[in-house]
Amino acid sequence: MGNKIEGITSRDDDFAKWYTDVVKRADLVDYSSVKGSMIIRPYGYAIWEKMVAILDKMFKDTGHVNVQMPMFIPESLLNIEKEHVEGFAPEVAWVTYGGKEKLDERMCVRPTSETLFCEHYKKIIKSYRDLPILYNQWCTIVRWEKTTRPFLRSREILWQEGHTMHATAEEAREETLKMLKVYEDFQKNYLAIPVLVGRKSEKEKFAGAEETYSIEAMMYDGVALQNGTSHYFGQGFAKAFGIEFVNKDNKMETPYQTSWGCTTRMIGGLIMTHSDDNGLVLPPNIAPYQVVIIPIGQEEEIIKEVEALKEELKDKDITFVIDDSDKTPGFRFAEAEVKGYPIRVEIGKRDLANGVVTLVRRDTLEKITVPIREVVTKITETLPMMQKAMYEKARIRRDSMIYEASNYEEFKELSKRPGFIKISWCGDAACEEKVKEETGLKSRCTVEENHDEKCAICGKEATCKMYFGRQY
RNA sequence: CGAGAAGUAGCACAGCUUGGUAGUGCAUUUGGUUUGGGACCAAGGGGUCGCAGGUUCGAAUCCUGUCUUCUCGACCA
Repeated sequence: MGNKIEGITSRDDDFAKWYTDVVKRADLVDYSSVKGSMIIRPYGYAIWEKMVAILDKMFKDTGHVNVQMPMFIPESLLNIEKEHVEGFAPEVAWVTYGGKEKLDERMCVRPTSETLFCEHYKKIIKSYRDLPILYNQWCTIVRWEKTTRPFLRSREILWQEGHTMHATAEEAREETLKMLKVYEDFQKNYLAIPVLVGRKSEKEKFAGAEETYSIEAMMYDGVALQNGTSHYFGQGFAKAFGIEFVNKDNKMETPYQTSWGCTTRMIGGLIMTHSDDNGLVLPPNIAPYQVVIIPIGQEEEIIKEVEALKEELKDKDITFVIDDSDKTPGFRFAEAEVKGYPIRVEIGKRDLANGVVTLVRRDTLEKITVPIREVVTKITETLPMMQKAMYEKARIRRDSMIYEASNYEEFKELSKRPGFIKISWCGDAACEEKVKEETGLKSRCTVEENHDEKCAICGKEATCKMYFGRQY
């Protein structure tokens, strides 16, 4: 059985090619003349805008405010925190000329903005009354990646970065986990992506962080995608930048810091979790348009029903597009599937003669006929069902690809399969190096502490349960 | 950044070996006929052959460099 859509390679034949085919056929991106700098086209950007709108509200509901920081970081500023600069130096882009003048000090295009925020915080934090500071910014960053892929790894990245300062370690830790939970809820309730939520290993944590937490999704092919991170910095950056405040007892103290971010990579995750050989499949809660209306024929009765349906959908705040181009119905059905509109309504005279229209769910491609007056009710019922079903389908698939290993032989055997392997682990970087070297797998995150067992890799005392997997 | 492959009209490709008027299909434009799973007829438009050098009377074709894309590694959200 061949696939129905021209220009999309089958997902099971060549997953990587399938991905880029879907991204291009659904008009999400175009390439530019600069490697890794994507043009995000209107339909792709509409998905991002919806993500931004939802997350921005979640951030504001948790007390954060938006700011906009500069794009350039002078080299001396980037160099202030040692681990941080060592972590990022290999992948920053430098500006060395302004017009024809060579700059006295070169500046990097921000790869992340911890240093910029710290410089500013040093100026504005004086007293415990100034804390907490709960800032976020939406911006683009640049990281000079060597291998690039649309959404998954680009050099110019659209993202959000939260940077907060707190009077106590407890409060900062609480913030770190609170925002991690925000990401988890967003992924589950809007993107319908099941995620593992936990702490990264010492080796994998952010340059300059005391602790890094992440949400880890598993793509259709069993490969991990880190879809958001939240860091607890302790006082590391604050001390390096000399940020201090006067506490209630009139003593100088150093504040505690967090940062957290997520990017347009989530769009890649969305695609690689749900989409199929016919194109994009979008969960109703993130789809820019939840319904596509396809009139078949141009008879007056058809146009009348389309108009009536438009009004009803507007009343219910259901977003929609109409494809009334003069392409054949088959062409428009296929195009609607490529775009992943959650529900398709087909209105033609054959159905109207019986007082019904045809509804098609994108995730299952199930076709049903519904009495014309009940169509909006049916859509209102179906959208949340579909959202839930897509999450469940993704969760079941992911869970079926998580294995447990109790010793290294089992681990190596399981590492040949796509998916994650869960083990008891000592947390030692040497174990992680060895696993990486011999199997290509890296640690994902720890979801629970565990001191009762032995490390499945080296046999020493375990400290936690850790997931391992390949990653994008 | 290492190994491999590729860049010719919006897309998919042929032409290159053996240098000599830039092609095919789809898409697109106009008019008409059509409309329940990728329609049909007719007439049009669109390319400095990725870019820059070189060889040559003459380069899509040969040579060098470079940029971009894809695959596999290393690096990373």
